[in-house]
Amino acid sequence: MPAENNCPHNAALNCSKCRLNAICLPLALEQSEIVQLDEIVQQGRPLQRNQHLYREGDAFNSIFAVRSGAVKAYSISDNGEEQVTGFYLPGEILGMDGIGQNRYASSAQAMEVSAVCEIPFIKIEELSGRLPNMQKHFFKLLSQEIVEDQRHMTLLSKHTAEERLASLLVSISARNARRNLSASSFHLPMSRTDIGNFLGLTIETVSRVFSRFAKQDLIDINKKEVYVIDIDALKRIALIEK
Amino acid sequence: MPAENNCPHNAALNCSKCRLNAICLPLALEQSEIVQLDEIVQQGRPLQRNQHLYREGDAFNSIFAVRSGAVKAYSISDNGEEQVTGFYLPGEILGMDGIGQNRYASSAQAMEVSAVCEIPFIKIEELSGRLPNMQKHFFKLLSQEIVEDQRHMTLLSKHTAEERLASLLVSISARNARRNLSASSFHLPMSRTDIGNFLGLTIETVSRVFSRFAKQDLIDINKKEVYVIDIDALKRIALIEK
DNA sequence: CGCCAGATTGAGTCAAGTCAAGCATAGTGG
DNA sequence: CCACTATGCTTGACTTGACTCAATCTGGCG
Repeated sequence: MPAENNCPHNAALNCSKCRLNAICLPLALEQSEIVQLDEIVQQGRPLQRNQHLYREGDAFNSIFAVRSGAVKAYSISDNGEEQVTGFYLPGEILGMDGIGQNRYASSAQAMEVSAVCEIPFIKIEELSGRLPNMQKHFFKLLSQEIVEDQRHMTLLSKHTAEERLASLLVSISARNARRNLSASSFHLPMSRTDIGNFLGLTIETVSRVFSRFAKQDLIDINKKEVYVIDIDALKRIALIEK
Repeated sequence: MPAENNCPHNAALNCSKCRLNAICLPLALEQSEIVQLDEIVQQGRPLQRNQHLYREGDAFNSIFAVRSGAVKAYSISDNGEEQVTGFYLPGEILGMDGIGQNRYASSAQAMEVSAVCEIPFIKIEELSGRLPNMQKHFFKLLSQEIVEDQRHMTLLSKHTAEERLASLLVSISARNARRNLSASSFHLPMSRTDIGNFLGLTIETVSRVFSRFAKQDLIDINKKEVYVIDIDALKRIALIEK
């Protein structure tokens, strides 16, 4: 399991020094603006495995950035089934589904020991009113979540089990690479159940497809430890050919 | 087919007088603010059936509100298949997926003769910087689209063909009711192909399920004309029981 | 050590897909 | 005005990928 350096659980770090800021705060912001953001970001908030960050229906006050660990967002449909709507890795932001109704539309739960930064939304609004770049940034964040979700819709409605799973592996690999972690060797923070609920498959199918990929020498997998042998083949299967 | 009164193709109407503004501009805005919005909204823009409003990859400049008719948004996946990501009826807003990358992530096409209002995004940003209510409104709009998309993910990944189709019928019925049109008798603006592409089903399955619903006396359907006989049963099937 | 939760594997089933034929309606051109 | 074509919709017969049910395996922990 890759260890995080410069202790991610250290609450004293601020955004301007955070090595994840290239992911949280892309381009648009100037140094002076980041300093202002620092003042509203509340750090700390270590979460134990399975602990909830918020629950569906809770009053919405803040969005969160994952600093370390991994968090899943899910909602419970009327028939009681869990639909995982997203996995959030360090540098990624969640909770934006709460803005519309002033209540979170999903629950967020740590899949492993995690730390998050909390950003009160009222402060974001205030800051966005003053700093055009900040406003632009949050509009973009929201829009990108929409695009992500729409891509996921396509995955769910048009793709086979193999394509879905390959797509997830490629995605996690790429997101690890962006954090300067290995793109080929990593730990899956989520259970088979979570993967199934995210991809619209049963755990048995997830397990079978992983086994098939292993048999074809595309990956080595042992429980949650993955070693990607042939990323190009996975990309081809995932139909991410561009 | 229900006719639109107070001519929807009339470009001279402005937001403050538009009878759809309760849908486009819920609550938050004050009269004086709506007047400012009026100044940036460009009207007119009649679209012929099948005409595109924008295409995936086009430079993003504006979001659009449907004034009359019906528009679908879709994207073409790498394997060349069309995924319909949403249907937009009068009063509904589309194009927000373009903000993140400054290019539209999907294409938008009129399914019947339609009219749309164009709202240049740069003006929205400017106005949102000045008017906190306006900023709040657009944050909400974006967030609600996220919630919608996530609900649709659940539909695609966990529900049967009957549940999906019942859900679409209930949704269209409710959206018609919101516009003071009949909730029980309406015209489907989209083809079976579009419905299938939206719901992750083949046209044959869509057709068969409609026939089944008709046989069970839940609806009367003839091509695109629908008469809902038992909306409660459809809601039960759609699992929208709350 | 024994228990439990999570993961794997196998066998059989089924909902929705594929393939194919036929029907209905609208538009075109002679 | 009608025959012809194109497009969209419906229906039937068959196939299949993923699901269900069930058994077994694995590793961590009290």
